[in-house]
Amino acid sequence: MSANFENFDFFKNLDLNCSKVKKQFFKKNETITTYIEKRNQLCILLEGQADLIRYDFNGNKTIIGHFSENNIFGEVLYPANTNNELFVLAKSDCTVLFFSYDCLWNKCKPNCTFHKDFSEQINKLIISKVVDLNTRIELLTKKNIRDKLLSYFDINARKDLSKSFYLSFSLTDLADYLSVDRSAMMREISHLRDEGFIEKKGKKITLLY
Amino acid sequence: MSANFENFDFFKNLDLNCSKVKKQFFKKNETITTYIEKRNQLCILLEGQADLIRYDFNGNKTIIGHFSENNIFGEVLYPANTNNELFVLAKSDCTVLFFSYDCLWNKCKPNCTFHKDFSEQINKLIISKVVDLNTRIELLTKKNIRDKLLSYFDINARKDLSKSFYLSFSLTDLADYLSVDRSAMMREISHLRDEGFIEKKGKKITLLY
DNA sequence: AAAAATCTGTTGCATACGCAACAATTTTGT
DNA sequence: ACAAAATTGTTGCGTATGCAACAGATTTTT
Repeated sequence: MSANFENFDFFKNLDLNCSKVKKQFFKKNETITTYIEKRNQLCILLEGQADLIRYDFNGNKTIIGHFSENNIFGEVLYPANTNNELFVLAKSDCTVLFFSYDCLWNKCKPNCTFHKDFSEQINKLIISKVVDLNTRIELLTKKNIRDKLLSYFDINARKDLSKSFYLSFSLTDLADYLSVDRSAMMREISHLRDEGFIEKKGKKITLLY
Repeated sequence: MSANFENFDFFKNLDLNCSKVKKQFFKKNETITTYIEKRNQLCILLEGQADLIRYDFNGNKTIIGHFSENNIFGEVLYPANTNNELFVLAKSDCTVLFFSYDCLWNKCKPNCTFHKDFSEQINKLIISKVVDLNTRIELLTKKNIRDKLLSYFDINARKDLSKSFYLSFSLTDLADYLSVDRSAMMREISHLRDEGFIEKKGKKITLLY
């Protein structure tokens, strides 16, 4: 999902000599953080998969964002004052780096050695985040389910430089991600298959055009 | 539209001693830039209003993004390899700062004086861009036109700390921005008015709940 | 290995929404 | 000040999509 401007192993190998950065582990299905009142928090997902979830007042779930290895997230990147509480849920076991937004600008100690590199790496992560968000918007602005699916398939196939790829989402989650009804999406996938646009074997999608 | 972490007048008052940064003026309806092949470009809109537009193969127009004063944009922030060409159109007379993404990391001269401040300010702009994009996604993931409108209205009213606000979009553009059919949106606005949820006098919207 | 939970796939029904078309109003350009 | 262009507002129609409900397959938990 994220653009690879660079190798981000920097964060994994970080020795946490900067007192303001903390590493924490989470089991699958644990809540990593909620977006409320911690207006200063930034996080990097070092390992695992996580989703940013919204439940509206009707109880409808939407996957607002999907995070994988080396994605950045946190309330700093999110508008305040939305009605619904958001939370980040671990879809698998996760390792997360927490730090405060201030930490980017205010050195924790006069000569915190890694601070310069740290903020430069963060900047690259944030830019790749913008690319991800724009990709998402590209999908969401398509007016019908068919175009959303075809765009999503196209993006994923291109990423693998191939006509085939493996769905990283479950179909249930994909529907949430594209913000469409699951059964309607399944119907459309069937049509696409019947009309010979795609082939689907389990999680493997192949574009036939 | 953009979060105000800070006063961004920095960019307006910039004396362009850094050779890699250029300022340029555009008349209304001129094309500021296209997103193709200039994979390194970043821009700051110093004055005016501009839209990022996509026309798909059917000729349908979508407003992918709307930029106002001190918003950052450019192809660096956008996924490559999408089928459709995108371009940024001046909605009013505009002043734009152009520079290359590399310029953020590679100092233009050994001791380019403003370079440190420059990149720090850019970082803040990019973060507020992420907030804007997340706001947009929040709208787009709503499943029906009513919820999209109410969310959009709510966000704008909150921004003015009020129950009223003035639409900065034309209704035609608002429909493109929310990625819905204009006439369907107009119908929904009528319903919202009839049912007493909102009041609309010209460009002024008042929330009645 | 059995039980529980989640995911996949399908269908009938109702309606929200996209589309086309047109008139009235407002804005822009000369 | 006039003409042209763009925006606003409304309506009829057809269909794509949301919703509910259910069965079978797959995965996870105990």
